[in-house]
Amino acid sequence: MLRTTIKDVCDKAGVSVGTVSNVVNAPHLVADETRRKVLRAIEDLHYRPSRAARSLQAQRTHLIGYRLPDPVDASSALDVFLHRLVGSAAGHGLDLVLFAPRPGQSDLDAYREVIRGAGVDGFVLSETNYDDPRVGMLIELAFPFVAFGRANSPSPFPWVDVDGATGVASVVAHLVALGHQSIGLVGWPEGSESGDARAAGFIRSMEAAGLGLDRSLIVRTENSMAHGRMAGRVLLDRHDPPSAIVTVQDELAFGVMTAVAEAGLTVGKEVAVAGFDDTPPASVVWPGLTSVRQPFDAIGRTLVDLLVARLEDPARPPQTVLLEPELITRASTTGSRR
Amino acid sequence: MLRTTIKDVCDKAGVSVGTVSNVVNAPHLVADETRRKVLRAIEDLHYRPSRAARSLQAQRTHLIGYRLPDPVDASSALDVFLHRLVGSAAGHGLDLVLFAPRPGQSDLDAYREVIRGAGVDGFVLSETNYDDPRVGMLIELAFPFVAFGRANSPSPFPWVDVDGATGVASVVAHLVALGHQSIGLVGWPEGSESGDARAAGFIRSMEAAGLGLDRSLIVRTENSMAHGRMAGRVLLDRHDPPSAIVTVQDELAFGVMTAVAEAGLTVGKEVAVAGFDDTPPASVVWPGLTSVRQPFDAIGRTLVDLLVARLEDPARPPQTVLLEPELITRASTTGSRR
DNA sequence: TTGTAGGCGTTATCAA
DNA sequence: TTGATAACGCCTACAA
Repeated sequence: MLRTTIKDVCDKAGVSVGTVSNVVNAPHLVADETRRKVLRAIEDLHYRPSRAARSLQAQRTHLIGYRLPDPVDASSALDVFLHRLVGSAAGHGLDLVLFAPRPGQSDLDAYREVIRGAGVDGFVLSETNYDDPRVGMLIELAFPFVAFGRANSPSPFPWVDVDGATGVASVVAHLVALGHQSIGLVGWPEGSESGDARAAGFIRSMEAAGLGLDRSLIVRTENSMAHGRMAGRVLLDRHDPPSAIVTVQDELAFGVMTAVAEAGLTVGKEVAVAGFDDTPPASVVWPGLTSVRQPFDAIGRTLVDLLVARLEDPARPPQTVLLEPELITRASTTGSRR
Repeated sequence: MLRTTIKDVCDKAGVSVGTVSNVVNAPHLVADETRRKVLRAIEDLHYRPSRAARSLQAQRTHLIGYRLPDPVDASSALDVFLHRLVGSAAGHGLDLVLFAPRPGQSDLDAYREVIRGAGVDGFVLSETNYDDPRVGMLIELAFPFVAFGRANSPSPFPWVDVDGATGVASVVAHLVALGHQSIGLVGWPEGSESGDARAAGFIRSMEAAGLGLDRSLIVRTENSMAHGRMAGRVLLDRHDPPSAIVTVQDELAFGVMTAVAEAGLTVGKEVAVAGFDDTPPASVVWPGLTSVRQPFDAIGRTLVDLLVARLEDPARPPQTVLLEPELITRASTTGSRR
């Protein structure tokens, strides 16, 4: 693996380093004749500038850091997100560096380590939350980043988020249109940005539909299939069980579906169930799960755009973008009712 | 974001650059007293060597490249793989760089571009196949890599793989132990390394169990739920349908499960179904899908170990490691039979 | 045990 | 329009 350097190209083309560099980075400064000659040498030698040298000189690595969420937390939706992010970054000549805290290392320290090593030009954060410590730290260090998700920071920062409230509201509207009057919600414990937003969407849309709000139809629990199943059981065991159950995440919905089956009822017929995130299993289970899909394509593209803008002009006030999710209806709600 | 350089540390500690460098890279060469002084300055200044400068001088980036498979191809199993890979790499002070071909760019060119830019020290390949062009190219360029998956290359190269044949054989053994005598297989078209291995495991174990081999019980089709469903229908429509259907991938199994339900039969009771990869939906569907889980923890660790060994001594003959998968039994096979 | 100088491959700044 | 030269931050001889 011998490296062809810019020198090799000069030798071959019979010009100076500066000229070769110009051919690569500012072709218009070079005479046609010379340019052709150099381009040829570059081609013949398979020359490509060294990223390390470029980074050193430009003080820019063209790398953006992304802390890969732990598998436990990772709803598989984030994997789609990752694909889109890589694609968008590539469009700007940026690559994504994945990192994770070493065993025993704190999350924040992992970020710090990457920063100090000047390994990346900026970060993409995901799964931000209230009082997210990363946001505070990065703002303080004036280190470039964009977040997928909002947070309550005193200083503004650039983020892209999906309107979870509207997403859940669209589920409720869909159910109301189908004739449902009594709708339950399985949400997360209060205190998470996205969970609260989704729950708020539920409350808002129930009131908007004139169905009033029965707080006892709202169950809050951890995000797992097992918890969803228990929550579903709680709702179904009522003397007046709801005819539809909305959840703030697919995982919970799968649990609810199990509870429905265990109660001897049929999902999509006697009880409608809906999730959020449109994870891969949603289309595989039977009946298919109605869910809310986040526009990961636009999310990835926007995140990278905002980061690039930030990198180019750190002084510019941070932009924020709120995107709308899409309702994917499947048999878990559209199966005919009793 | 001002960068603290090695110079800043010298100034603060009152020593020379060489000494600071030694404190970082060869502490034993430095007197205790001096070392403490320097370490302190490093701490105070939050100094961390610049990756770019280090890379330039060492001709090593401490980055390893991984081409993120396109979402279409990506069985969600690969996402678990990615997590393990990042973790293992971090243990060796390496980070993972994700890349993908730009629109219109060929897969191979994407690799070439990363190579020429000296962006990474080596690659981890996944989803290798017969005559994998990447393997040939990297061997020819003498560029370090390890593969997750085998390939038929004239020259040896380092790989880690999971014994798919044994995995499927363990499924068959499990079914035979449950009393099944007539077992069908839904496989992929011939010509993929992993698909052929899995099918071979089926054939081998059927013969080993003394059940002979009815080739008409083997259906080969593309990897999708829809194709699995059609294949399942073919098998179930026979005048002597099998009592169990083994598939080479979960996706196919989900399709088969649908076909079973559509035939008015119950998965796990009248017909046993099994998959491969233990993807997330496998534990969510009802009944749960018996599947074969790959040991991603060991896979990730071994891949990085092999790559690091290769980086340190490119001359050493390439190692290969074959790991055993684990059978995860769920209700799709263990539900009581008729 | 510590300091000094040269070079890693680029790009930017001048002069020519 | 082109060529020479000085950074960029680090490591590794080698000299002191």
